[in-house]
This record gives sequence, C-alpha cells and structure tokens, in this order.
Amino acid sequence: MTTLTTPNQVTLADVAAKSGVSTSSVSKVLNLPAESYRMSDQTRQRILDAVAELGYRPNFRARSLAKGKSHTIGVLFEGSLPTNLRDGEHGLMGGFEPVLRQAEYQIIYVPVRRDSDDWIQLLSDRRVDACMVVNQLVDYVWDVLEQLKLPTVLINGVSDHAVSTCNVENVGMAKTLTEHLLSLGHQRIWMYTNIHVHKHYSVAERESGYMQAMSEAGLAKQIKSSHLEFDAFVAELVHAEQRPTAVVVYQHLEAVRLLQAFWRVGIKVPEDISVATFNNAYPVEHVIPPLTTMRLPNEQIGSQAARTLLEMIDHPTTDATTTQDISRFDDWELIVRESTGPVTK
Amino acid sequence: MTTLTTPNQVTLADVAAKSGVSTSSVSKVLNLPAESYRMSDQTRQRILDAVAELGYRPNFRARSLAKGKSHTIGVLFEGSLPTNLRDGEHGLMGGFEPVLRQAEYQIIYVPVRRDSDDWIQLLSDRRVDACMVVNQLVDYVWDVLEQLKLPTVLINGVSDHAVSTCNVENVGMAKTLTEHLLSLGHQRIWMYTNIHVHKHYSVAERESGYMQAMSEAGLAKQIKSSHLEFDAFVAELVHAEQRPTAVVVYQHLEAVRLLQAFWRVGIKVPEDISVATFNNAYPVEHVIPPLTTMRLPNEQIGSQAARTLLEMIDHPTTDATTTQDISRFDDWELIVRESTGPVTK
DNA sequence: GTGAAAGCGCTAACAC
DNA sequence: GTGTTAGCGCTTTCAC
Repeated sequence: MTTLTTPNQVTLADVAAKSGVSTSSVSKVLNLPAESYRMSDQTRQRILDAVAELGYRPNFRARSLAKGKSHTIGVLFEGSLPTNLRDGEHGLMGGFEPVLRQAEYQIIYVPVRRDSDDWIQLLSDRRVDACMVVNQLVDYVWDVLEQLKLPTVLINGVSDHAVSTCNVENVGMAKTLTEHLLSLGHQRIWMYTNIHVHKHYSVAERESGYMQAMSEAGLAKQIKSSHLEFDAFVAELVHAEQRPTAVVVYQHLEAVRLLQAFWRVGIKVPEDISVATFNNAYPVEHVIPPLTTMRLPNEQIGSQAARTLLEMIDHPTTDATTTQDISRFDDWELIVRESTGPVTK
Repeated sequence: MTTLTTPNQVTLADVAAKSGVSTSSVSKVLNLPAESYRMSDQTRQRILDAVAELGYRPNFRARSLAKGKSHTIGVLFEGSLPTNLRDGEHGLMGGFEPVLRQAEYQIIYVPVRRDSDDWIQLLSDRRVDACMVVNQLVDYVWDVLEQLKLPTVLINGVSDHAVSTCNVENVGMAKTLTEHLLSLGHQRIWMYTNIHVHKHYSVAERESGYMQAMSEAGLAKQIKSSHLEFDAFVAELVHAEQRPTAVVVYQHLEAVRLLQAFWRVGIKVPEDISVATFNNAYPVEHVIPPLTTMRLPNEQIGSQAARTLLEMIDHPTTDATTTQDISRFDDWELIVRESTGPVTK
C-alpha cells in the first residue's frame, strides 16, 4: 500500500514543472517503453521521483480524448443482469473484471433491447472500444456491432457470425452428470429444460450429453427430455405411470423450484427421486436437500474472454474472421450433495 | 425508437459545418436553456435539424474534460457487491441507475478495502464527482471522501459524520413483523442475528422493533435475541428446554439456512416453529416452505439517494452540514408465506 | 536527449 | 444574434 496522499488533481504540467522538464517528457516516461525514445537516466529518475512525490495520476478522460480510444468496454446482455455474471463472489465478472481493471479498462454494463436504442446511444456516447456479449448474440445486436466495427467476444453463446467465443464444454459436462446418476443405479432418468425461459445453445448440448450417457449405458429407450412449462412438467412427472427415479435439470433455478414442487406433493428427494443440475450458484447448497450440481468454470471463461478482447483491441485485423477464436472450457467439477442418492427400488 | 442510424463519430464541428454556424452556437443550443442567450429561431432550427440528420451525440469524455466534471459517480461498498444492490430485477440499483442514467451520469462500482488504495486511485483517476456509499460508512472511507471533498450520500447505513443518508425505517418494520407472529398466537418468539456476519446499525433497530412489539404484548420476559454463530444458535435453539415457537431472523440468508438446519433435525416449519425474516429477495419464495418476509423499499431508497446526490452536485454548499438530510423510508410490506403459521400448542 | 506545438471534441467567456 | 478564442489534460510528431 502506497502512502495515502491526497489524490488531488495533480496534472502532467505540475509534474513537469516540479521536475523541470516538459510535459512531453513526462508523458514519454509514463507511457512509452524505455527503448522507444532516448532520455538520460538522470532526467527519467527526476521525473519518476516527481510523479511519486506529487502522487500524480493521469486523468483518464483526457488521456482517452488524446488517444482517441475510450479505454472502455461494454458488457452487453439482454434483459436484466444475467445471473451467471455474478453469483456470490464468483461468476464471469470475477473473471473479466480483474483482467480489465489491470489493463486500465473501464467496464460499462449495457442492457440491450430490440425495441429501443438507448443502448446504442450508450455505446456511442461512451465510444466503447470493444464489447463482450453475454449468453447470446442476437441479430439486432450483431448488426449494430458490425456497423460500429467493434471488436467483440461472445461469452457463453454461439453464433453464425464470425465472432470469437468463450464457452463451456457442455456435452461432456452433462454426460458426466448423467453418469453420476447412472453409477447410483438409476435407469429411468429424465432431463428437464424450461425451454420457454432458456433458449440457448447449451440446451441442445446438455441434452446431447445426457443422451450420450444414456445410450452408452444401453438405456437409449429410457431417454426422455421434457421442454414443458414448469407446472406442466411437474404434473407430467408426478402422474407418469413409470415415474423417473432421477432427473437432470438444465438450470439450478428450476431445480430449486422442483424441490419445492416435490415437497408439496410428498415426493421425497433423493429417496423417491434424485435431482441433479448445473451451476453451483446460490442457493443450491442451502436448499432442502442440498443440490448435486456441476460447477461451471465461469471465472476462467470470463478472464479468457477479457484477454482475447484486449488482444483484439491491440492487434486489430482488417479481416475479422482471422481473429475468430473459439474456446471451450472443460474444467467444470461435479459436486455431489444430498439431492442425489442410490436408486431405492 | 429513433431510426437506427450509424452512431458514428460525428463531431460538433460536423454539425456546425452542416448547419453553417460555429461550434459554439451548436453547443449553446445543445446545452443552455433557451432563455440564457439570443439566437434566431431559424438558426436554432437549422442546427437542430443538422443534429438530428447527422445523428450527432456529444462525446462524453470531451465534454467532461471541458467542463471539469467527470459526470461520474462512484458507488462504494466493502467486500463484494452487496446483495441489496440488486436482487433479481430490484434492489438499490434498480432505484438509482435510471435516475443517474437519465441525468447522464456514469456509475462506477468501487469495492473499498482498508489495506489497499486501489479504490482511492480509481476515484482519483476517474475524477468522480460524487459518491454513494452502500451499507456503511467506515472511517477510512470517510477520511478519504472528506479529503477529496466529494459530495456523498450514505445508503442503508448510519454515521456520526455529517453525511446525507437514506435508510429504511427498521424499527417499525421489525415491529410489524413481530406483531404478525403475535397475532398468530406465538408468545415464545426469539430473534436471531448472526452478528459476526452482520455488523450493522439496523441490527439494533430491528431488535428494538422486535422488543417493542413483545413488550407491548406483555411478553417482555420472553424477549430473547441471540447473536451466536449460526451453528451455535441452532444448537441453542434445538436444545432449549423451552423451545421458541417462532423466530424472527435478521436476514434472509440465515433464514434460508435455518430452514435447512431445522429440516436436518426434524423440526417442522411452521408446525413446530414459525420463521419470519426481512428482505424479499431470491430465493425466499422458492425454499421449503416459502418464507414470510418484509419487502424492503430498496428501489425507492436508491432513487431518492440518487436525487439527493444530484442535488448536492448541482448546489454545492461550503457548509457540508447544511446539506445533510436524513430520509427514512417506511413503505415496506409484509409478505406472508407458509413459513409462519398459528401456534400449535 | 529534450521540448514546442498541434490537436483530441467540447465548453464558455467575450468580442463583434 | 453569432463567431472567435482560449482552454480542459493529455499524447504525439517533429524540430532542434
């Protein structure tokens, strides 16, 4: 921790005056690599001392203006702040904020909407240098980003457009989760996704992982993946003549609700049915019973996305497609809790 | 929705050129009230047309530089993003963001720490115009804000210093919640606060409300407010020779955990014990059983805080204490769910 | 090795 | 009524 000096409005000129040089010399010392210009070690030291002594910090805005770069990146999402951006201490934010802060980038969070252009104004007013798009890149957003020629990284989404993406490897993850249930002796395992809420590439991928695991276990005939609304699904399950003994739920929000729904009708978890889901976010650990989940590598994804973006900003290519890089993260982790147990009959 | 024109880098000069006037005229039209200068309606209209036609938007940074104000406000908090800032769609953010956005203020979220001065650098680099401090104003933060002479509003906290604050009226809220339990016939009602986690002025206030309600019901002797660690409290309650029939929990996080703890030891909610808490945040509605809570007026608080802050920025007073205004919000709401029920024995 | 000067896009005082 | 001018704090080119 440096001394808590008054973080006053010291300017470059003050530093220059104090060290008896011009502002341009100070600027060089502060911004350019030492090799790229010539200056006596003496002067350099004098300048550095003055900077330290005055507690000088560059004015972010003035610098942006002069450089013609805003040093701001926009984080775009549809609707309200996605829960995977942050849960508790973690989430994507935990990954990209430190990286961007480190690189002295400012972040603005931008909710996008089809029927308004507030968000376009915002991107425009702030002259953002680049964007991270979270969870999906819809067409009207893509159109704008392309027009603005903004470097873009898509996080946790897929797109037909030539855009770099950072994603979870969902297939393997879902397969692992399903295999956990299989290893407990379950055979009638359903999968549930509230497709009305979650329209996302990962739905198909997780289903695919579930199906692979089932097929490999010789249970292809048992495969059943429901896309009903929540209440309809509960009704379907409860009244099934062959009720499943386990269910893989696409997302923790529905899993939590499912526990409550089962409780209402007297179905015991895990005795009557095991429940497993994705995303080790609050409150999966604190519900009744604690949920077995897959921890997603959100922080890694976030930090990789930020690094990719910085890279794109530093090395702009005219040919957008060459910068496109697709990362898949597979360092998820199965966390077994009490919502899954051995099949009982 | 205006037409989606390319939000290009149109400058004031472009507008000036297009409408055949000087940049200062354009600037006047855009920034000053019509009464404060003279200009022919014709020219004004020509300028307005050009602005519209070119889709001109001022460069936020250039404007800040010229005005010497950053048009940025810092939202300060200790540790990680407080949950009351946002839960789901609501929370304090839902209150202040629209107000500040409307006033064209930018928000930066600043985690503060005693043993580092990153955050001071951040405030300093960005030359924030003012601050909102969330949940508590600790001394080392106050010292800095005072030194920087930053207008400040404290949200959901109290302070000895002369600072404007926006708070919940906790006493009445806790009293109402306790009265709900009393009206169900409960007499042995405990209160629980994990004081190791929550060190906050509202702890005492909520306790006070609880005590008032108990006293007025002639149950002063039954008052018991525990400050133990979570597990110790559970143990104390479970093994009490006279177990309470209801418990008021300071915060929803602990209430959720309490439900789980009771489930583990076979205590039924609400048959054996009723649980009531504060903060109608996720997942109180989805746990087993759904929790009775008080909805806090977070959005109102947030928007009031933002308005107060803008006011302070616009009308700076040399005498800080005169600007101090204390608001207490009491439009909370009791939401009764299944975790509270009539006393059974 | 170092500094002068122009300019980033805008605002505001002051001329005319 | 409208334009000129001088900055805001910084970067960068280029001259010395």
